[in-house]
Amino acid sequence: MYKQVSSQIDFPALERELLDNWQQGQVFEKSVRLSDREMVFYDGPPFPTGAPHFGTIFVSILKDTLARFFTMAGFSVPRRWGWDCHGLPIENAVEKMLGIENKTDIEKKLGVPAFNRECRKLVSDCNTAWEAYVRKVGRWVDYQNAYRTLDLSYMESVLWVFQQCYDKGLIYKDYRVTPYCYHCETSLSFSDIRLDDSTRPRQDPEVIVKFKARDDIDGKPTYYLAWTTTPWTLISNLALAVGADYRYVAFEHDGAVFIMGEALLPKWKGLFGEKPVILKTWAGRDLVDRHYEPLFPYFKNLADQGYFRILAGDFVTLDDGVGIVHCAPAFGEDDYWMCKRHGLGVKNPVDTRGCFTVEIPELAGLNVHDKECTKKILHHLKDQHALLLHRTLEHNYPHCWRCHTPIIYRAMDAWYFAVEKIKDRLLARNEDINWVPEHVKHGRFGKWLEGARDWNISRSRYWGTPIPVWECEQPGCGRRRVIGSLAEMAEAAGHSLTDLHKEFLDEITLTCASCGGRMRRVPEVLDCWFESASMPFGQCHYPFENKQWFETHFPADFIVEYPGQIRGWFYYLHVLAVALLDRASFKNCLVHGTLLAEDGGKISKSKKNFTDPMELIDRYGADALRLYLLNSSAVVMEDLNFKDAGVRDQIKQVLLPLWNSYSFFVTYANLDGYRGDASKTPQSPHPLDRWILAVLCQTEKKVSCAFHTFYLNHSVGPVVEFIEAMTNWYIRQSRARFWGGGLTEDKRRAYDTLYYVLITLVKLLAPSVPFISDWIYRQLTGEESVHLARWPVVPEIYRNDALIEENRWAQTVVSLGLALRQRAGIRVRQPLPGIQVALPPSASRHLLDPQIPVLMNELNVKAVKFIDDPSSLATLRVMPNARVLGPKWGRDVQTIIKAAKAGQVREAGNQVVVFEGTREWTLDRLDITLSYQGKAGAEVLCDKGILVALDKTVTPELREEGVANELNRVIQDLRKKAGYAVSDRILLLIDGELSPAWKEHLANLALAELVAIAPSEVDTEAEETIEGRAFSIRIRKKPDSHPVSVI
RNA sequence: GGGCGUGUAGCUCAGUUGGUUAGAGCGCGUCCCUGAUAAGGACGAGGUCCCUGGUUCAACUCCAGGCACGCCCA
Repeated sequence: MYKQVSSQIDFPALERELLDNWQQGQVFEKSVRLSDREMVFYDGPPFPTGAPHFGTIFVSILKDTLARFFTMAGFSVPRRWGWDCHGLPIENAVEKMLGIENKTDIEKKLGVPAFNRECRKLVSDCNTAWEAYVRKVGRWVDYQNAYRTLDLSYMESVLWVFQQCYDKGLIYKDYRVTPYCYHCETSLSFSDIRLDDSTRPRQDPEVIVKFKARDDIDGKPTYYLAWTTTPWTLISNLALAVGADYRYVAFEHDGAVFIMGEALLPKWKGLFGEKPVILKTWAGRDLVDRHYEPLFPYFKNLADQGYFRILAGDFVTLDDGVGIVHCAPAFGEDDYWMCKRHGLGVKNPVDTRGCFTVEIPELAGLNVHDKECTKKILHHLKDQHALLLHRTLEHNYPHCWRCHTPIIYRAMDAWYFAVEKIKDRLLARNEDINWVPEHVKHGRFGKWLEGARDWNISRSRYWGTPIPVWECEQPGCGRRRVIGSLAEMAEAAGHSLTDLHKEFLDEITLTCASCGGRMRRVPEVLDCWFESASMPFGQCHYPFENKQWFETHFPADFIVEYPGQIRGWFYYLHVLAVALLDRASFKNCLVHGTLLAEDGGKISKSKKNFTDPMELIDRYGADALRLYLLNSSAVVMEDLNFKDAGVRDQIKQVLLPLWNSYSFFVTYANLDGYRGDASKTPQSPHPLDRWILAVLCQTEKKVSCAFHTFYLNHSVGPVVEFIEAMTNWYIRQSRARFWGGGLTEDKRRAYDTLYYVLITLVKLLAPSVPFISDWIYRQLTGEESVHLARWPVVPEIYRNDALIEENRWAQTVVSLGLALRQRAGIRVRQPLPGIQVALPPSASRHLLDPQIPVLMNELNVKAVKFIDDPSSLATLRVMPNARVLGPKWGRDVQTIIKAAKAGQVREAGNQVVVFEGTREWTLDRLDITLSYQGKAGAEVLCDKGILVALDKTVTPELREEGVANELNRVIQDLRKKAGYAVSDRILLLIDGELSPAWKEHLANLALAELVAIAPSEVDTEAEETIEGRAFSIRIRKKPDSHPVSVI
């Protein structure tokens, strides 16, 4: 006996039970041990301080679904969680927790060792939320062995990676302009300032200033104009830049002459009027090397060294400003490179905390973004009559991705990874990667690679893998030593180490091999992206251990993350792997999309514009949530407006029909004592059985293909279609086969088929819908789990496209017949004499012969007649096959189609002639499709070339049968209302005008004995008027009846 | 401003190598059916396939140029 299936199914409760079962049975662990062949998966490490959110759920579902599929497909798929434990996010959280304001506090008050201890404590404390969150969606993943970027072994591998890169000449130190956060007091990489939300609106002063030209025009004071939103950088202005090919004009205004880009003149007509008097125009290149007076006195002495002149820069645009760019090489990247090229140095009077130094006495100690600072600078400009415009501008401005301080660009020493040096290799190896969706390869990712810049990998911070470089302190020596392992470190330090964090490495000093001087470690730690990108090596402590393991576990077969990682983890993984091994580090990469709130806005906890996914799981279950998400194109990098109702729909559309089919099977199998054998494939000559198996075969191919290609969103649709076919065609039509008494040969075949279909179906659903499919599988097979089963391959012998086609025709006929019934107002329960069907002349006339019983049954008619010549009911319609005729007839094909549609057609033997005016075209039968179109007024319906007519005559006999059918419905309804089991025997009273034979028949159908039942004895009763006849029906459960097989 | 993607029914989305009647689910309306079905089915209303050009016998589909939205980048 199968466990009885309750029709009251609580999916969330079922899921909770399964979660416990899986855990107790260690099913996940077993699934990983099933095979020797591995499918390698790399899991991108989140920061443990981040809170799990909707995106976490989504990516978990995708990773889990793929892993479950590949497990079933015969691979072992270890899934090891990872934690990104280092970096600014952690440091920032600790700062906040301890109320630390800046680096001085850390170094002077708390001390680096204590600070790092706090960081370590934080990351080990706050990762429990993730496990419960991720478990609930059914994700199987190994937390216990999670790799952590702070582990000694991991960090040692990172050192090795660094050393390898250094030895290959890919790492260098340089002084240049880099994004800088004066709160964190560290440089950042270009990627950092492009992370989510780091670019946000900010209000800044917008100014136009006048630089006095050394040479006047027309004897009037002459000025170059420049526009900026960072007036504090004007202090360090050392040059101006123009575009060599742009036009510049000098015009008179207020008794002075101004020079700016011609194209931008209209933009400032508010300042200079509609048509200022143009005195002169030049190309930008003609202005080059002209000199001007500095605005501030601090670096005035540089004037005779070639500073304060005009240079040409290709970064100058005419988008905004005035076409002349003021250059402060200390604070602008373009400025820096241009000045460097022209032999101009840098003047940086701003310290690490973003404050002016004593070099600028009037501003010393003021932060560059301080209002007071801006005010003083603007005052000075006003006093000098150098300020032409001052207003406030709101624009997007980059902020530190963790502490949200507006960043500045600042020239300083930093360590760089020479990405540009290996750009060709990065691009070449990108060709080896299968991106899903495909356009990422040469789109987002490819373009990002093409524009790749050298990567600032150093952070002037504490909590991270230290940059393992020791430099000789002796001036002029310049010797460096890069250490790439613990052993080397121990040897150099003279003692062994168990921790590689900054506080331990900084204590180590070495002796310079060149000059005998003292060598100290450089102060910086690595960008945490460098660490997470070292994951393929770090997670297995390569190359210090697991050398062989690594070789079989690199590259990953697949990874899955959100689009932000295109320039994040995906990119850095690629950079390090190509640098070290000249290989891509992953073969397949699925980039999923973004979940938005129902209104299309960003999901926002503060706005509360979405339902917490945990709540949705409590309400509908994780399976429904998974289905909804997997069935959406959010799988392949599209946005999805998430609707709670979408989750609910999955229950109605997929899960309940599946459950009900299972319930149907169990109900009858138990009555017949049938027990399925999962190792067998069914053999049945029954056309319905063969049909559903053919459809199953087709479905399996589609689903398998979807999974293998990583287009998971294509895996659900075919299954939904299959379930629809199974419930509304196969089971509905097979019901009677399961009703008969005893386990006949045909019935057994029906069971065999349905059993096989259900088992296969839940296997196809198992990766996506792991709970319900496992539940059903366990109940039906007694096996431990569907997730330990092999992916089904439905044998090719079941394939039968012709049979599928045949059923499609039949379904069309049924559909038309039902429409005719409805039109005539005759309910389906009323039998009718018959229908007439005309198949399109191009179809074989025997096509539907095997389906005649089906049509009779579905349409409740006594006969199905095929007619060869329906010309009285319909007109012949010729649909030329344009795809074939187009190339044959060229221009004429449009005329042919029109004429054919208009019925200007006659048959000519095996061919068809289409005519229009005096012209005629002879078409091959194979090149056209013939169909029917109902004549106006004829009571017929047509679709897909099939014509159906309905005989609506209701004979007295048919009327009796109709009444009986109606009564049967009433009786069965009563049985159900009374709560009887399907097999309960009952007593029945039918009071009303109906022949005894029909009454007897109805009693048989209802497992009843016809008796008189007193009103006091009834369990349930009903009064019903059918065809004008009054009926009274009473039922009662038969005393001491034993359930029997249903008739 | 540039790159990538998207634009199809009220909503969410499918749509094969271009082929002449553009589909599904939800929602809506009408009707039917019910011993697997907290359901199911049939029918119906609802579409300038974003716009404009081009290529072609033929364009939702290919090309170009716009427009709108999203993401990424300047």
